[in-house]
Amino acid sequence: MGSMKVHQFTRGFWEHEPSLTLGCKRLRPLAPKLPNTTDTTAAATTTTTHSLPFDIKSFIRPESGPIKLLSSDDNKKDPPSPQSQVETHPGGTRWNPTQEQIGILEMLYRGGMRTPNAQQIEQITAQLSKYGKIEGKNVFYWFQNHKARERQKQKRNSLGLSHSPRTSTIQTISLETRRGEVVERDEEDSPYKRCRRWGFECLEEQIGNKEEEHRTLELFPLHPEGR
Amino acid sequence: MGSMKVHQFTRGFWEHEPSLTLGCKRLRPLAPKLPNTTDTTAAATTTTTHSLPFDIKSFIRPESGPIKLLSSDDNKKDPPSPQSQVETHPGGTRWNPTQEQIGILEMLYRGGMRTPNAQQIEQITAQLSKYGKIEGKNVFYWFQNHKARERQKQKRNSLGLSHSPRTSTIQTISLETRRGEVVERDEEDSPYKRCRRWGFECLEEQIGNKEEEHRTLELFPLHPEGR
DNA sequence: GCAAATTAATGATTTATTCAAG
DNA sequence: CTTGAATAAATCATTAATTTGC
Repeated sequence: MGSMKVHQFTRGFWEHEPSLTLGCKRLRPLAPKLPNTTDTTAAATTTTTHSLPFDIKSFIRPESGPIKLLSSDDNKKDPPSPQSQVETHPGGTRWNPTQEQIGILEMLYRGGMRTPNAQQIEQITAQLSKYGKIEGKNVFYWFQNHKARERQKQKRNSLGLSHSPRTSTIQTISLETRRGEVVERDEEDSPYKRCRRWGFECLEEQIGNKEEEHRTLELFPLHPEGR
Repeated sequence: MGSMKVHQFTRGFWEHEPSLTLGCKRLRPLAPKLPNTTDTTAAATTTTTHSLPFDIKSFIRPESGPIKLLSSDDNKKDPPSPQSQVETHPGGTRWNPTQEQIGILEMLYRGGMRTPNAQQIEQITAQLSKYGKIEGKNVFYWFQNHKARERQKQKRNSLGLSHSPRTSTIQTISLETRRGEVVERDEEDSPYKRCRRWGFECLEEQIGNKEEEHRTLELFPLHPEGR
């Protein structure tokens, strides 16, 4: 209610844009959730490309309903089945890591990795995908969560228990004690390293793509530092 | 380039391990807090993780970050060298939005958009790229920042406005009073819409699931506007 | 033994905070 | 000071081990 005031404005603004194609990557073979972890049924990536007429209504309010791929030009048949459009994956299941994946990730974590950048995430994902379906975001989130929860676990420990017996090193990271808490930042974690996470697109030009074109294939969070 | 090293690692170690699946898919999430340290009983059979031929160093790009792996040697070397997370992009600067871009973004914001998902970001980026160099992350960050700063501006306003000269008793920042807060999300913003940003898969699985009744109680308003 | 209810763990998102470019 | 960029904290949401009742 109240969002319609914009749409005509916007429409006029960039309606001249030709239909842009965006790749809706759907890789959800829906693992049968076998207890057997050596299930290698994944790796079935079906890339379907849709052409969008860029309708601002669906643009602004995706949550009100499925994004309609109303093609202004009915070139292809493509029956716009209302709910089956995205139901290609029954039950959006979240990533369920296998033991091997967890093992590798923990190993990397113990090795000191905390916030991998795009390149690293890509590599890790490539490796872990051998043991099960996984995406880059899973790796990213895993590190985020693991780091945070290790930290909070440690904090809880140090709070519940007495003072940590360490302290030989007067490090004084100047950690800006939040709320007077003694925030013990993980020593292995370098303070505030700004690793770019974003961008696979910049990544590609490093990998071996000479296209300067902005064709964000994998959009999301991951970006290397432009170098 | 560096991927070859990794892949050898993984291959060399895990790939030949079919016995990794020992019936237990995952560590029990409900751990009764075993006092013994051998918590990883499940993976105990394959606890050769520390003897990997895998070289973490090859995995962790030294150029990208200060990530240092603590060697088996637990020396307290403590790397205070920040390593400067920022490599000061040679020519790469941060996104400098043009007037048109800002205009469109603000229009979208006023139209109700708050947290665009991947598709939307992609589309927006495609459009805005006509007016200047831009990436998906810029759009994403813009919405994040704009939303947050609008909110904080509003909050500051409402707090400052209540500054009546006659009665110094403002509404004490009664944090426990939830619900009808004045400075919460603006009315056009759907309460907690769960838009997936990462993948396109879960695009509308959350359409009509359940009533979103989260009331977002910010349990920690206790920092009186630091900075 | 099995399946529904519980519950701890954790994957995935959003929000708050911070850093730093200009 | 403004604001793009990034991380940390908080929170939502789902899964699977455990418990419970039969």
